[in-house]
Amino acid sequence: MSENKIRNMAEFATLSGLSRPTVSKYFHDPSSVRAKTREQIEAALERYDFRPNIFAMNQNRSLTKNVGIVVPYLADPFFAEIARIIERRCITAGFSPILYSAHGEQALEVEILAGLTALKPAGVFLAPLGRLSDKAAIERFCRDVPTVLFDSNVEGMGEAFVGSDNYSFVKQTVDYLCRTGAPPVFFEMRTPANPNANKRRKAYFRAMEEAGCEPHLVQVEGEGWGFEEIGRRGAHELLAAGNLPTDTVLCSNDRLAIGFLAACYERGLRVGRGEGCALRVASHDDHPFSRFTCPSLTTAAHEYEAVADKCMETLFSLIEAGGRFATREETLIPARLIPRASA
Amino acid sequence: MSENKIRNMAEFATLSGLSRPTVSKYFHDPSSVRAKTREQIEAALERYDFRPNIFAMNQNRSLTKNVGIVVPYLADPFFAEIARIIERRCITAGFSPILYSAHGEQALEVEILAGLTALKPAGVFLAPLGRLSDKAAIERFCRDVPTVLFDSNVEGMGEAFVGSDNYSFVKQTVDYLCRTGAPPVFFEMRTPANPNANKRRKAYFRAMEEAGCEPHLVQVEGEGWGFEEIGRRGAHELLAAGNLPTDTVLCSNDRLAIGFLAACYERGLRVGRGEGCALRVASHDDHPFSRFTCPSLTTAAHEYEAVADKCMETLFSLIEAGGRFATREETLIPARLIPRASA
DNA sequence: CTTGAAAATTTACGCGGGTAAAGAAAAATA
DNA sequence: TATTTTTCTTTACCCGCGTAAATTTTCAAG
Repeated sequence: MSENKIRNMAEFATLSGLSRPTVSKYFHDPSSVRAKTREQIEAALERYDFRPNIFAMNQNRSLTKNVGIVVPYLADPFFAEIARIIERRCITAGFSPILYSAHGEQALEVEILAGLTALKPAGVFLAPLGRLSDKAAIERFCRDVPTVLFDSNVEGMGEAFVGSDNYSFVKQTVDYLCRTGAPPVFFEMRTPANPNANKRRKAYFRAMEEAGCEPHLVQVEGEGWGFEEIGRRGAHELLAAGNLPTDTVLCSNDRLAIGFLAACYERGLRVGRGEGCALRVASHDDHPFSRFTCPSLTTAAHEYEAVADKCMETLFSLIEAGGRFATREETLIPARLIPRASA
Repeated sequence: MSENKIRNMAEFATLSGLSRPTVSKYFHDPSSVRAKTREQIEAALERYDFRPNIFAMNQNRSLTKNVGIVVPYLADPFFAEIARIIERRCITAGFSPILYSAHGEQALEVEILAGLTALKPAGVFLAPLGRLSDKAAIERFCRDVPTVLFDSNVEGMGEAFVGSDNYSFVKQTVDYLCRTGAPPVFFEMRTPANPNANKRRKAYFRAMEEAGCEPHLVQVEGEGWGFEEIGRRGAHELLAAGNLPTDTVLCSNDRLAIGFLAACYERGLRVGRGEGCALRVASHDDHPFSRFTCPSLTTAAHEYEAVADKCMETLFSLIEAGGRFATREETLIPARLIPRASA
């Protein structure tokens, strides 16, 4: 495998019997050199396993093979999952993904974007904090770096947006619930950290109106990203008060619903659509664990793969277009209803 | 804020009325220049918001402020959580953490380590894939880069290991279960992806022996990182067969237990220690959602904060020691039993 | 006001590779 | 085989910063 260590590209070029500029060309794009030359280099590569110095490479390049992926909170399994798939796609496409979590903090998001700018990435996938984001900082960033927003839209920022169609999510759950039983109340946080919450609330009102039903909102208190606990506490208060106007609850997202189900269990309330069930609970996101709640959670699923694919596709055309689109393209991917045992 | 853009440090130095080497010194260590000079630079920094080119900076430095964090599977909430805390600590300590997930694949782990070497990090926190790791590749990496292994130990590799004491985990759950009811069978995967699984099995045998009980192992089939589903299927098979020698099940980890609980619910089996309960289920890890299972899961918790603190502390002394320790230090942090409703 | 240490400046070179220009060599075409 | 086209080589300079050496300035102590 490796014999003695190579210091730099010049040395490696000599060892492979070629000149440095040719080798440099090869690393920039292997297909840009003659097949025979390529073989020569690759043979030498086997023997000496040389890698050009990344720092030196990127210094004189206006853009690199880096791709930034920024999410608001990576310990949220939804973001972990979507980030995982996008990251995998980037690797397959020959990019070097760099994953960042803002940890729910504005200051960190700003700092990440500043640092990312310095890395001269070919492109960035940004799922912003949303309500908590420093809009001016994001705007500045998007001016400097080709950015595809995902998950949460911020009006007019970035070259494109790829996300889920919140109306489709809520419409499907509302219609399903209305069709199979009582119309749902909507259960959410009063000050949601999750940036899609507001759109879902509006979609709920619209969908209920379209179904000819009276909307009913339950907003629970709580700050931060501990949604399950917030949902659990809120559910306990709600159920203790006993003034729920219906037996059907639609949670804004699965993590709240997981907490809600926990509270129901703790109170001995059976959830589901069969007889002997006190409540029906449904939600949105198809959180990786929603399949394993008790009962399993009826939810509207993100098309994780489709979102990731569209993200990549958008980035490719963005890079080809030189980092700018003439018009900002917004892609909303509809939900897929997954009826399970909880409603 | 920013007036016209600065191209490089020389330009910025001129604008702040100083020489480039002095400014360079400042960026290397602000306290290395006179207070008056520092103020001068910082004033200019406010007006022009200049950042030295990272690539050029790192090119001539033998080690950077980068810290790598490598986990086997980031979409596993346990790793998401521990990575989150370590990352936060790194930022506070003034490092630039870079987070990697091997996505459960050997080839990716190898590639990540190779890429990380090129980044000349000050140190790396590595939670290896374990059974699936390319031991030779890891050994090579550890020779080049100051590495602290965490979560999963690989004998003799890295300068130190910080992790949880699997014996303490299993000992506490086994003793608790034996004390409060029937001794447990141990429920695990036959070919676990999770690297601590083998140690937990051994710890189970030892703890059972110490408790004077007959051990009983249930190994379920399944590959990959979808532990919940593997646990659910395995539980269904086990419960359908009806040959469980006791009413108490100790799962190797919480994700298996989540699947187990889902299967119990689906079969109408009540889990818990009260009357009317068919089974008791306990587990290990204190997975972020174990609080919200139905019933809430009795588990042995990682001291997440303590592990992260010890990791950071170890890295600091490792850096001070110049990247090498005379003797490889192993820190095993005991578990904290969290009795909840499931057992 | 002198003295000497501490800090800043000037000068100069190195890092490892990008890249442009001009000429030589190789391959493809006629 | 002669000619054109493609590919490589040589040469040379650039990027932005680290850093060492020698010199000058600054500042505090005597």
